Amino acid sequence: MSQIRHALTTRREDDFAAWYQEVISAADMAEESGVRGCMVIKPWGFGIWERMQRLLDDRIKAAGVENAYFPLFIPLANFEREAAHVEGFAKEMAVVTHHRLIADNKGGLIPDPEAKLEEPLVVRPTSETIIGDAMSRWTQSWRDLPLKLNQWANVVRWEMRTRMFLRTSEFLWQEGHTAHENEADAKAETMRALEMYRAFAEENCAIPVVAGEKPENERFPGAVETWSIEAMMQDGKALQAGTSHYLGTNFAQAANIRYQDREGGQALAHTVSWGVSTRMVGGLIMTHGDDDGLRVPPALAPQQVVILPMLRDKPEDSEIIAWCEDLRAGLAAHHVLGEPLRVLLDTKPGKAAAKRWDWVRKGAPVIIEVGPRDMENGVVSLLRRDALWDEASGKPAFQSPARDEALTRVPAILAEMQTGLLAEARARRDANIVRGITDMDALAAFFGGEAKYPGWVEVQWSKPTGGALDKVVEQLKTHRLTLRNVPLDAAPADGTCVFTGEPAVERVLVARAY
RNA sequence: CGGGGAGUAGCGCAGCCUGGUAGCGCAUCUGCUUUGGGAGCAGAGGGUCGCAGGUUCGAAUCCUGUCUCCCCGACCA
Repeated sequence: MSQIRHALTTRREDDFAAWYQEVISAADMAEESGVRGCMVIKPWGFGIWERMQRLLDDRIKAAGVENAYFPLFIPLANFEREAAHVEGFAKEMAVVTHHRLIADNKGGLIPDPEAKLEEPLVVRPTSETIIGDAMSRWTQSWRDLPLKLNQWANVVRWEMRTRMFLRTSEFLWQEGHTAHENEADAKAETMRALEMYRAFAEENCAIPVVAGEKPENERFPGAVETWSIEAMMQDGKALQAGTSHYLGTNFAQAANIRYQDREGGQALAHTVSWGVSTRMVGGLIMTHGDDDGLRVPPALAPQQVVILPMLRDKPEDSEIIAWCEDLRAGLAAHHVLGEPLRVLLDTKPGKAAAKRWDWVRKGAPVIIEVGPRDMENGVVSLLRRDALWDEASGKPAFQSPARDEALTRVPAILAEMQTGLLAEARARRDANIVRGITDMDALAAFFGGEAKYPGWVEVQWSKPTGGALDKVVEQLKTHRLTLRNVPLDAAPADGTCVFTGEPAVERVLVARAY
């Protein structure tokens, strides 16, 4: 009710962009660094990313992909080989030109003109070219294929406009790179990675996504096909949360990735690349955050349960701490979502009631407070982050299970929260995808209407290409709209194209996007 | 990169127009009181006012440049 005193000062409905930034600072996830577009990821934010890494890495390895590491610097000549790739990235490259600094006689330092690199090195914006170079050496025979590699790395893209986690100049990601004997195998890998991302997003991050193929104009530079998972944020905008590209033989040609095939001839490998980045953390915030801060799905929470002893600088404090430590150990012995429970006993100074709100803002799934009276009665005071408020009283909705009951109730709550957050986000997403719009005017009216946060529209279209597609994109741009993807599970087309009036061949999602 | 806004204590802000070497709230520290729900009172610490030049006896304040952030656009795996 209106009596509720939320843990944040900005509400989502008032200013979504300001709210997003407040969550990041209030949850202590990251801060500005002073370098354009670069951020410091703080322990709680990085802890969430580490959980994402762990869960996705398990999936990557389960698919028979091996981790490796390739250099940050790419020789310019190496990068220049694939024309479309160059054209796509040239405008946002960081370039290293010198290898030494000298005093400028004004107390500062400048690059030493004598130490200019003969060939500039570009800082990787992605690693297709340098990994392709390695693949050309590693694939001699069809027996070397498929070659499946992945690396966890940082990349740099000099973006014009940056936003914490969503688009930073430097970001962290994994990039999978695989080489195959033929198109069929490569396309199968492209789809395997896409499905892996869908499962990761939904099962681990509790973020519902739509998997589908990007239209031609949204393809990765140098790709034959680009597939994505798209997530709907609470403001109705779309976030591309992961991509998988079938690269054909484009990069194989550029890097000379050849092998001797089963007939003894020389053949070009078909390559695939796929990536998920720290952008997913931004997606997590905008999917699960609320007016009290972040809500971290249990699978991703660095700490799933935080125990706050109510200490009062009295002799009995040590008893309470001992009791809480015993509770912590008891909980940590349980498993949930296939892993031991992650439980933190927070004994830092400060009153439990004040520290509670820090953990609420950070989004710890379960907060347990223990005072002398709880200890005496053998109960705990338990707060669920996904059911924080008692609407009637406007106060936090504490439960008081017996200590032993809490040991079994907490894992159940965490499991329930994991599926509950996904269900909640999915219901919101499904309620905000509109179908049945059949002309451009209605489309424009939908996005230009009263709704503060319009969602997505799925329309039928004739899949124009080249100049005809450019016209559609231009038309959409006047309404700040973009084509997201053609959902894999969309119904078949049975009408006419919203843009061209021609017979439709498939359905495509239209939305505002990050 | 274009238009607009902003950078003053950890956070949020006032002061700037009409130059005279900083102030408020929250947070922090100390003490006392309080003690089951985001404590109260009193006191204290903390800032080369984003950075660099310039004008001036004197610059947070005026001028120039520059960096960073936010919003809108353009751009964008």
